[in-house]
Amino acid sequence: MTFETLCANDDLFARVGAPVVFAKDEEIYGQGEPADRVYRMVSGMVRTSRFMPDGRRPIGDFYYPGEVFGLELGADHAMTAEAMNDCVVLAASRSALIAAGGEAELKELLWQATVRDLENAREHLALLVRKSANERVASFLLGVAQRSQGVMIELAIGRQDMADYLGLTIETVSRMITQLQSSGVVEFQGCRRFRVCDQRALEGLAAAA
Amino acid sequence: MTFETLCANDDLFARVGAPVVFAKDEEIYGQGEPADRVYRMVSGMVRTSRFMPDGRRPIGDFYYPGEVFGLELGADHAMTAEAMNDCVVLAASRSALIAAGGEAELKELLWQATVRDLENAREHLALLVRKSANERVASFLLGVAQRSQGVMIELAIGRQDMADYLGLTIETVSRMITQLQSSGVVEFQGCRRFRVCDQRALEGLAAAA
DNA sequence: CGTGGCTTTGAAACATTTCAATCATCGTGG
DNA sequence: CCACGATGATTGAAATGTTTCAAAGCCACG
Repeated sequence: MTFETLCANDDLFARVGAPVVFAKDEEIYGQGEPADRVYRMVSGMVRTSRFMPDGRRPIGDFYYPGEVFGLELGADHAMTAEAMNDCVVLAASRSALIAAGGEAELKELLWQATVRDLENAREHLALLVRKSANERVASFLLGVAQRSQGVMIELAIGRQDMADYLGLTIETVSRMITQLQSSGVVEFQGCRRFRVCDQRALEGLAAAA
Repeated sequence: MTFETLCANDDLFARVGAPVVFAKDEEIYGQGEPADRVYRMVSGMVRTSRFMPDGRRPIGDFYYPGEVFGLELGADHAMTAEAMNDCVVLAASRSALIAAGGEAELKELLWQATVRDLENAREHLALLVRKSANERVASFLLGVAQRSQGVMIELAIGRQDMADYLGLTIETVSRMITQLQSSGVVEFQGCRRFRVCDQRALEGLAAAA
C-alpha cells in the first residue's frame, strides 16, 4: 500500500473507526464469521491463518501498522485473524464506512486491499516455489528488515509462525537462523531481536525474492 | 470466474476483440512489455511465467477457454504468456474496450481478473505450503479433472510445466504419477491422457486442497 | 527408420523432517 | 530475590523425502 493511498483513506477511517485494543493471541475475527467489519492497524501486528482439517495451519499474511485487513471477497471471513502482540486497531463496520464515505469509497478500499493481497500472495508464491530453506529464511528476514527502521530489528513473529509462513518446520527455521548467524550475515540478541551484518550477503541469499 | 460474468462480458469482447491464432510455444506477450491489450481464451491453453535471474521459471497460472488474461495491475506485463498448444484467443486493446464499453466496464473486467488471480494464488499457496510431493501431484490432477469433462482427460500441460507449478522437479512429478498409477488411483494412456479410477482416493490425497 | 524431445527409471547425494533432549527466557509464587 | 515452572528456541541423530546425475525408454515427426 502506497503512502498516498494511506493518506487518502486516513480521514474516512479516522472519522468512522473506533480504536480497539487486542491482547497478544486474542482473536480478532474467526474463519467463517460474517465479514461485516473492516480494520486498520494502528500499532502491533496481526496474522491471518486458516485451520486445515488435518491441523496444519497455513499462514495467510502478516499485517503492519497502516495496513487494512478484514475485507473479504465473499460475505464471510476466509481466515482467522489473531493479534501477535498487544495491538491497537481501528475498527469500522462496512455500513458505517458506506454512510460516511459512500459505496465508491468502500469499493476503493476493497480494491486496494485486494491488490495488496495479490501482490503479497505472488511474492509469497515466489518464495515457496523452488527456494531452499536458507533462501526462504533469508528472504523473510530481509523483508522484515526492509519494513523496519533502525539497526536493531524487533521480530514480532515467533519461530512457529515463521515456519508456517515459509513452509518449513520450526527446527529447520531455527537451524537456518543459526547458520546465517555463524556465517556472519545476521546477528541475533535473544531470539526476537536481530541486526543485519552483511546486507549484501543477505540480499544474495534472498536472491529471486 | 462465474458463468454470469462470462456472459456479461461476452458481447463486449466479441464486439471488440479480434481472434488471433497462436502456435504451440509461441509468445503472446513478454515480461516487461507494455500491457495495452487484453485477451480471452477461446480454445487451447496458455501459461504465464516469470523468468528469474537464476534461470528458475516459476509458473504463474494456466488459463482455460473463457478466461481473461493479460490485464495487469501496473502498466507493464509482470509475466510472459505463452501458448501451450495451438490456440485461439480474442485480443482487444484497452482503448478499444473503453471506447466500446466505457471505463467502468474495463474496471469491472480488471476487478474480476484480479479476484480470480487472487483466488488462484491462494489455492496455489495452500498447495505449496506443507504438502508433500504426491499430495501436490494429486491435487493438480484432481484440479485438471474437475475443469475437464468426460472420462478420458487430456493433459495439455507437460511434465516440466507441472513441475514448475508444483515446486518439484520433473523426475519427482514423474515418480509420483507412476506411484498414483500403481496404487490404482489414476490410469495414464501415454503421458498426456489419463483417467481417474478412484475419485475418493484422489480427493483424499489432495486433501487440504 | 532414425532423430530429437520429452518422460521414465535407478542409484547415490542431499536437504528437510521427525523425534527426543537440552537450553534459554520470562513471569510467578514462595 | 530466587527458585520454579512454563513456553518457546535450539541442538543432535536418525529417518524420510526430494533432488541430482546418469541412462534408458517412448513417441512423434521428418
